[in-house]
Amino acid sequence: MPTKRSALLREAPIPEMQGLLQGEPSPVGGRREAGKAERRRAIIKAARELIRETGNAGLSMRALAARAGVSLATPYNLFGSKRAIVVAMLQDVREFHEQFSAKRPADPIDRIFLALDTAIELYVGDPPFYRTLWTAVFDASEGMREEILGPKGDAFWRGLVDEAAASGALREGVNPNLIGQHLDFIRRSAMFEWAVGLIPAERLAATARLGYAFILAGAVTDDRRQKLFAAVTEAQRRLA
Amino acid sequence: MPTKRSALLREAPIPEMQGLLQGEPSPVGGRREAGKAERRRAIIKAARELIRETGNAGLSMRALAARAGVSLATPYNLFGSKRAIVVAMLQDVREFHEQFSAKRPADPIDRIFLALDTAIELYVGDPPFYRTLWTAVFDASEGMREEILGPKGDAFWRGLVDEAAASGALREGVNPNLIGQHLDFIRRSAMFEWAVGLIPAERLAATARLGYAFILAGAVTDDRRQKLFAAVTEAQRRLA
DNA sequence: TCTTTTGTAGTAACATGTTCTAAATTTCGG
DNA sequence: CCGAAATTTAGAACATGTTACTACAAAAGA
Repeated sequence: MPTKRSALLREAPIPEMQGLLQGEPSPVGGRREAGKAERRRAIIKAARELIRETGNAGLSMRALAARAGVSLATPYNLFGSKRAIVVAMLQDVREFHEQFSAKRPADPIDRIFLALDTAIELYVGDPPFYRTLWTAVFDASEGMREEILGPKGDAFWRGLVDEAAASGALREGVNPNLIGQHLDFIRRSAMFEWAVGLIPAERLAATARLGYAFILAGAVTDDRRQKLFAAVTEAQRRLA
Repeated sequence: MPTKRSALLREAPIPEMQGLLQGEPSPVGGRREAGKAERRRAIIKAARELIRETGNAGLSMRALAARAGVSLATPYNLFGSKRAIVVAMLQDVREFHEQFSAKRPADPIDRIFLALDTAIELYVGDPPFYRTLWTAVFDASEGMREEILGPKGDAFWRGLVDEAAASGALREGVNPNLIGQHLDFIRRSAMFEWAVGLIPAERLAATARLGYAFILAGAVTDDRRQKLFAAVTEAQRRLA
């Protein structure tokens, strides 16, 4: 259990983190902010390398600081905690959005499944890395979890459901937000089980798809249900 | 990150743990085993008290050992790790089974919902305690997680679904095990979000019920679907 | 009863995440 | 260019989970 002696100085919200990780130029920063950004990048890069080389076990703050060429205190100044660093890596979803945007949109329900597949493909493509990250997600302190797990972190996925709702794919009276929440539950649980080794990579996609299909079958209009039943059958076949 | 210097001596499977926590007498043990059992009980008891009094933060191994009246090394000999101790507390499901058995069984689908409600009621009845425990679940090391999260740990829940399947409530071709898995996903996710504070206690039951209803609606025979749609509507109303 | 085995007490030690301090360095405003 | 403010550095320090080790007590087996 980490020490919590004052817990006031660090723990900063790190307002620019998002922007730095997703976009290119630092918002408006002077030279000072640029330096911080560079150090942040160096730290993230070092963390990536360490995870790739030695797994999560090798990612100690002392090793990380040494590798990034900064002092041990600096990662704490810039990120607040080790967890925040890992979370920052997971939030860098550029790659996913590129992959997803490259493919053709389609029926809103199909889009949901496509996004699911794309994300899983990405994760499974680099198991040691994403496994570590996902494990860390469930290990994160309360504040962090909200960042990734809360509605905010899942905004992209909720948007997909909203599209489906807007196009009239959902049954009268079902709340898209609640559907989205439960799809998130499924996706996260599946990722979690994969991360800890309870689900092998080959079964991950089919497992998540099955859960999605179940839930959507319960939420979709009557005329679309058969298609989702077919998705259930198909996913079950792959899991047989 | 914990030290992993040899990781061979401790980490024992602790074969009798289950029995000790659930049943009364130690399996066949001589006097030696009885002593161990007593120490185990003392440790669990001390852990409970410490969590209740000070929250998870106060549960340090040194404090625990002192309170239990054993040496610091003893909890490691008996449980293997701090996490294993917390997990042992969560596995003590006697109370739940008593509560559940006390109620009348019913339609197999109703039984599933009843079990869900009963479990959640139990957890919400003692938030500081179960919150800590559930948080620890997602914090557990790989071996531990399997213990609680794997099919084995969820055997009770899977059994309920099997009953439903046996009574012909499920659509042709749906695999009860896979249904059970996804119900587990929902339940765990909901518990997790409650544990970390993303879902308030008042919404927990309705949230989990909604997910169950969605999934079961996608899995059940046509004649039973309307009832589950009603459950969806009802749960949504409570969440409005 | 005597010997062997098993398990604990007691305690030191280690690695790690985290915080703190003072000094050094860098940036910024003027 | 200068002083003030902000940050980093280096290193010590702390709490904690965990392991190692020795001495000792108690049970088991002969």
